[in-house]
Formats: sequence, C-alpha cells, structure tokens
Amino acid sequence: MGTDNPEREKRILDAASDLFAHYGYDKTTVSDIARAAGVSKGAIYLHFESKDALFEGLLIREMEQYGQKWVERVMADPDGGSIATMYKQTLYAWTESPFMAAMFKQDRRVFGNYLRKPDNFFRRLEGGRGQSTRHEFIALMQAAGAVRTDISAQVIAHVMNILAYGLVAMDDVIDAEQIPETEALIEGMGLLMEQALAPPGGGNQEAAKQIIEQLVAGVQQQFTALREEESESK
Amino acid sequence: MGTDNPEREKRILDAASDLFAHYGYDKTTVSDIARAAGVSKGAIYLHFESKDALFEGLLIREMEQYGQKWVERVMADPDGGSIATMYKQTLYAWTESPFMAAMFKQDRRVFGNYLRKPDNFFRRLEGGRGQSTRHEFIALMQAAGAVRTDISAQVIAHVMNILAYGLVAMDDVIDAEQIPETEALIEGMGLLMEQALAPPGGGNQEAAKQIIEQLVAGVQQQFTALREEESESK
DNA sequence: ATTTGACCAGATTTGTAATTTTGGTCAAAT
DNA sequence: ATTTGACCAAAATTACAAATCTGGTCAAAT
Repeated sequence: MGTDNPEREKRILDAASDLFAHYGYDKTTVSDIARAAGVSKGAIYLHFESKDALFEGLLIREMEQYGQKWVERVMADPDGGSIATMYKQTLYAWTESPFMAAMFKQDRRVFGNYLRKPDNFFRRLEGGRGQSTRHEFIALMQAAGAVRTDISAQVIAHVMNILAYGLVAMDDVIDAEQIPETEALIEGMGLLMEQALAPPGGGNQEAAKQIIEQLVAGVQQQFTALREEESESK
Repeated sequence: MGTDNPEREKRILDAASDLFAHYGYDKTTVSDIARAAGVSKGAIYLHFESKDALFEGLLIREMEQYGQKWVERVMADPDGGSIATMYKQTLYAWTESPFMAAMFKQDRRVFGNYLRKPDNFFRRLEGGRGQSTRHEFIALMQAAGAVRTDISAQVIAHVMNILAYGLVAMDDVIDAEQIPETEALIEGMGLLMEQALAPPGGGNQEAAKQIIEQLVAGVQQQFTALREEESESK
C-alpha cells in the first residue's frame, strides 16, 4: 500500500500469522497484532486498508509459500515424474502449512466470522477458475497413458481430494491416538495411489514427467496473477 | 421396557427417526414424537426411560439395520470374496443409512447437545472394543496373503476410514455440484482400492473369502451382544 | 514525512429478569 | 390394566439495557 517498508510489513504479517492461527480471526484484534509486531496500530493501516485486507494478505502470503514449497519439493524429488510422488509432495507441503490446512477445512475455529462475509476470499476464488484444476490434470495424465482410464478423472480427483482432506481433518472426528503418524500416512497414501492409478500395462513415465513440469510452470504463473489481482483490489 | 407392544414401539421409533433426522436432537421434543407417532406422551415413557434412552434405542436400531444390510449385501455379492467388493458394499450400505452417515460425521446439526453429555452412546462405545476392528481385519488379510504387506494395517485401515468419511462428509466442505455422483464414486473407490491393495503376485482369493465370511459371522454376533448390553442399561 | 495512540461511533458482550418450552410424572379416564 | 394429557419444576430462550470492546481515524508528536 501507501508505505514502502517491507521489513515492517513482514513483522506485521508474522505477528498476525501467530495470533490468527492461535486465537482465530474473531478473537484477534488489530491492537493485539500491533502490540505483538511492536508497531503502533496506525502503522498497520499504513500497510493494509482494513483488518480484512490484512487477513487476506496473510492468506495470499501463505498460499504463495505453500505453492513455492510445493514447487521446490516436486522439482527436488528424484522420482518426481510419477503422479504418486508428486501427490506425496503435495500432501507434505500441505501438512507443513497449518494455515493451508485450516483453509481447506474451512476451520471455523480459525476463520470465525470472516467466513460469513459475503465477498470473502474463498467466494471470490471459486468465482474465477474453479477447483477444477486437479481433475483437468488427471485427464491430461490419462490422455498421456500415465493413469488408468477406466475411472473418470473427476472421480479420481475427488478421491485424491478426500484423502488430502482426511489427512488434515480426521482429527476432528476420531481421537488423535487412533490416527497413524503423518509421515507413515503420507507414504502409505503415495504407495497406494501409485498402484491404484497405474494403467494396465504400467504407466508412461516420460509423458507424465512432462505434464508435471508443465503443471509446475502453470502454478507459478497462477500465483503471479493472484498477487496482481490483489494489489488492485479494495 | 415395562410394556409389551412392539408395534407401538416401532411406530414411536419410526416417528422419532424422521423427526431426529430432519430437525435434530435439540429441536425434536418428546411431544413432537408422540404427536407424529399418534400416541400420548405418557406412552413413550412406557417404552423408554427417557428421551436419551429413546434416542439411543434409535441409534441401536439403525446400527442393527445397517449391519444387517451390510451382511446381506456382502453375502449376495457374486464376487464377495475380494476386499474391494466387500469395501464397496460397506460404502453402499453406509450411504443408504442417513443416520449412520450422521453418526460417523458426528453431525452437530443432527446430534446437537446430545454429544455434550458425559456418558453418551459414542463415549460408551469407544470405551469398550475400539474402532480397531477394521485394522485387525486388514492384518488378517495381510497374513493370508490377500493384501500387500509393505504398508501397515493401521495405515490401510485409516485410509479406508478417510474415504468412507469423505464419501458422506465432503459436501460440508465443497459445494455439491463439484462432487461426482455417489454410485460412480463408490465404484471408483472399489476399483482403486482393489488395485491399490493387491499384493505383488495377485491376491489369494480363497483365503480372503474365508476371512470375510468369518468377519460377517463376527459382526452378527457383535450386534446380539450390543442389544443385550442395552436392555440392561439405565 | 512519518508515525503514533487517544479518541469515537458502532458493534459485541455481559448481566439479568421475564417468558416460554421441555422432559418427565401421575391422578384420572378408559 | 392400560393409557392419557394436564400439570410441574427445571431448563432454555428471549428481551433489553448497561458495560465493554474494536476497527478505524486524525490531530499532534517526532
């Protein structure tokens, strides 16, 4: 916004991140954030137009960090070509980002009344390009012969969504001690999906690798667009 | 209880089932149930000691019906020997029983304040034999060579739980139109799990079939025990 | 030019008393 | 012997004013 002081803005966002994650949107006041960030309340309004704009700025930062982490992970993975390992990296990046997990859960404890706002971040998101990305990706994989075609891309994508959701949300419904540890779970899901998705003859690894690289590039681009979109918003 | 009039008890439970499913535990009054069942309020207390006892009686009846439906389905399935088809039948039975789905979700809209009670049905259940049944079953399957052994039974069982949960709970988190229709989803999950769980060489079908038959018998027995347990409770 | 924090109107929460509803009972009706 | 529904104490809901808090501003300080 009006002020150019990225270091202070970062301090504000860091403080906000802690407080929102711990106390949730409703119970975290702007004064709390100012105190925790060691700045005056007025200073916050030099960086953000409103509490909501600050909150959304934080969401965007977290999404960017998640996206970045994901890209790094997938590119660093020696076996990065298979859907299964890519999926695994998605799940790892996911669980490492409490905010992303909360976002997916639409966690009422964290997001509180923010979710009731008529033009909140999520509603604006799903208005534009939908969540459809994942099933389009699966369809590409199928066309390339890297994924079995006897199950529709929509169904496969949805099953993958359910697993990701269950990974972060299952602890609301059964007690924690019944749940295997996260790493074992992710590795297991990776192995299961690898075998589950393989086409009859065994997948076309090269084609898969190419599509994944394309996807990675696409995601990076998408985040750039998102950032621009925000800098012009209310 | 004190009165022997199974026909009237059924009417009460049927009415209660409709009302609880529609309005939830909190908003459904005993008088509502009496009116809908066409009996006086007093009559209800001839069958059930309290509103809670009635509610729990309903839960037990629904669980029994679910169990019965499941047993029928699995036994009727021509390909009943494989884990995948058994799992599919589980999911079908599940989705056909709105109450079971609500139970698994611990749906606050349906169960309301009942869940806050210190000694509610669910707490009593998990005190005794745990939810562990499913992973013990997987372990048996592994020992018999019908399921791959490079993933722990706990992890496999939990993944199956997540899918079952996602099947009924996902509509709280993304809007319905994004979700594939239930049948396609269940069939897809069955196919995916079939391939995902197969051991390297291909499964030992005969051993699997035997274990499943054993499980079916065990479940029937368990429900008998449950019913006795309830008839002596408060 | 920046930054601050006292200040304010509007929203939220709290305290509380009046009102209504509900689970459960039992004398009377059948 | 059964069944009923008017009745009751306890619990939940509503009503509403007083008190508090919060997002946002801006004159004053730096």
